[in-house]
Amino acid sequence: MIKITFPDGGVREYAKGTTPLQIAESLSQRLAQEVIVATVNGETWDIQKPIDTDASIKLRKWDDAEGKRTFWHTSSHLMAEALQELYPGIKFGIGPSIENGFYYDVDSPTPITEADLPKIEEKMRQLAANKEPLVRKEVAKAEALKTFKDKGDQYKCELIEDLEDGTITFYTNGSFTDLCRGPHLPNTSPIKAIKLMSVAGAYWRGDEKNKMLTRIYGITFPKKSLLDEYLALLEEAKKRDHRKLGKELELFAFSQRVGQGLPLWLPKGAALRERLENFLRAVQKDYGYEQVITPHIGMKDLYVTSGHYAKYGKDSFQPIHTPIEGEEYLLKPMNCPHHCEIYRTKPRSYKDLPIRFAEFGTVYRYEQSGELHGLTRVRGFTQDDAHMFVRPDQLLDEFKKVIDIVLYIFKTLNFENFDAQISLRDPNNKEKYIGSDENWEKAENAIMQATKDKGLDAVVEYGEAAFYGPKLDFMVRDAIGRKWQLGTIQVDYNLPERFDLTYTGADDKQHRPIMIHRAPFGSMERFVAVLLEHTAGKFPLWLAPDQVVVMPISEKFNSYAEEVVAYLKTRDVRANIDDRNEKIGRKIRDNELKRIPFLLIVGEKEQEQGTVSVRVQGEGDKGAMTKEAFADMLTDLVSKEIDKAKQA
RNA sequence: GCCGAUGUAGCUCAGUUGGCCAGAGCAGCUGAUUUGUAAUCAGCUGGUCGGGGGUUCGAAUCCCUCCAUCGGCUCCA
Repeated sequence: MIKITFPDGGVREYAKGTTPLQIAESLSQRLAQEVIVATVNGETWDIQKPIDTDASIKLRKWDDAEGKRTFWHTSSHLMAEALQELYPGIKFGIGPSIENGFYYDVDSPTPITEADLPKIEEKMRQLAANKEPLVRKEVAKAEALKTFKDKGDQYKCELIEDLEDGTITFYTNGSFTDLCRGPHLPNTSPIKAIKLMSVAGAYWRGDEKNKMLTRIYGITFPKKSLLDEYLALLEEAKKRDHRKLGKELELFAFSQRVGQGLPLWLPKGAALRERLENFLRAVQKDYGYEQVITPHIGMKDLYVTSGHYAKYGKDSFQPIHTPIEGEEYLLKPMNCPHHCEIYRTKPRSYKDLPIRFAEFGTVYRYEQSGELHGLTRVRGFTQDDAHMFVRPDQLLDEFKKVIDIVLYIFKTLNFENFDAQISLRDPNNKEKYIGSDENWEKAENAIMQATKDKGLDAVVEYGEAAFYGPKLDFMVRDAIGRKWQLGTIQVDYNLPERFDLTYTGADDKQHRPIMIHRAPFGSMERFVAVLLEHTAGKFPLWLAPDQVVVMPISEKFNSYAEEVVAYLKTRDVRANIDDRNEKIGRKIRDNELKRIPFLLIVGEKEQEQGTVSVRVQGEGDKGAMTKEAFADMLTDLVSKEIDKAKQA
């Protein structure tokens, strides 16, 4: 007998080899139907896998992340079975569950396109309804290899060859047998609602030198209503797409004639961006930063010195040539080398450090055409960049100060749900990076320590570092859940060496400073994009390009409306008049759609009483007040959003 | 860059299997209306149907090619 401990502390005895499913059955029939996967002694456990020792157990249902993963993983096997029946000779890569759903990579003898998805879905429905059991089987590695060799499935063979010797598990549903660790549903019947989302190309094992397989994305649910809810949510998210809102609100545009990935900031977008820049400038001033300005191009040699040319030169905008033979300039792909040269303009003392150079620096990077994406991934963009040159004893403290700035900015803009990520180098691939092991270790330790001291809950990702140093990144999601890096803080021992930067110490000897690169927004483009999606275009009052529109009921009240606008402008309110020859209902509608925060209606009543009737965007009529009271209220609201001193 | 899809007026979209001078709504312009809390009415303007090439008596529609956009992959200093 074995002792099974439940989350509530209860203990029951079962025969050795009892499965979690049998345990669930012993507790209640209903639970047995709902349970999807178990956690046994902290390990994810197939509910059909026998338990041989005393254990603590947690039975998991659909509504839990572990349960969903299992549900979707089984769904990918179900899809594979359907594909195998519809496309004889198809070969399979990998088919995992993902954050929302699952995919399977396949190599099909006949091409699969989106038009084929309904047919595959239908097949999946049939197979799911058959209540096919997922049969788990343990086999020896050699046998496993033989099974897939016989089938001619080279991808699976490759996967098995990479596994350690020992037993391997197979799962079979219907005619489909897969190499798989599990866990799985006991059978396919809970998969009730099925939607295949898209087909895409994906390189085998994520390597662009390999063959491109066809990846089919799908999602499934135990109930149709859950699928409908999910699809409705996606539809809603699409309405918040920054590319759509940017066009509607006239913030930015692209032109084929200017070139792909080169955004044009329209007047309203430029005003918004300028406000963000002023805010950051003011914050940075408090932290002792000095603004600098550097050119958009630099001699090729500058980037050869920095090491960027060797790493990215071939894949970037090609050199700019001059009438002088052999003279080459590059479009600036980053600001750091320029800032290093500013550091070098005079001898520096240990007393001068930290030195902090900040610049809204526009840079150009030749991103692959398939990677461009609205404002989040562009070829010309402006970094809210700064570089600190610090002594070793100042590194930790300065790094923490930068974390403070980033957190302050995120808080002011209500970006509460970001993920902090420590990006270190890939320990198995050190040749991808420049610099000594010793310096990398120092840099990585400084980041870990600062993050810990600040109580930031950060995940560590290996292989995500920049080639010259590790980073602390702040990731925020867009409307449909894609993660984007916004803020970044990087520690760099390399550029100071490459540019031979020094300072004179108290010992009268030359020492090497350490560099911190940082950009709280990341880039103005990406930040505005994510801000747009987070706010659905309803910007905080202090940022809104237009804060107030005054709408006269008819032409007779235009002069009074103008008077109100003029007064509001004296109070630094961004107000305009809507004196079109339209009915008030029409003006309300149009200005609501433009996401103007406050709509003021003025007619006979208001003119006589010297008031304005206030409508709040999305909330409707708020009654009348004097223009002075309104301006007071608005000013008060803005100052609650942001420190007045930071508005500039 | 790779796989797949898409590309018709400033915007959102119709245009079935190739066949009269390519359509609608919104926006814009002109006029009427002078309006009280999410679309007043009428008229007008506006398109080398993404570019180029081809097939055909005839192409927005079929083929080739280039460009751009979208979803992924790879990449992201």
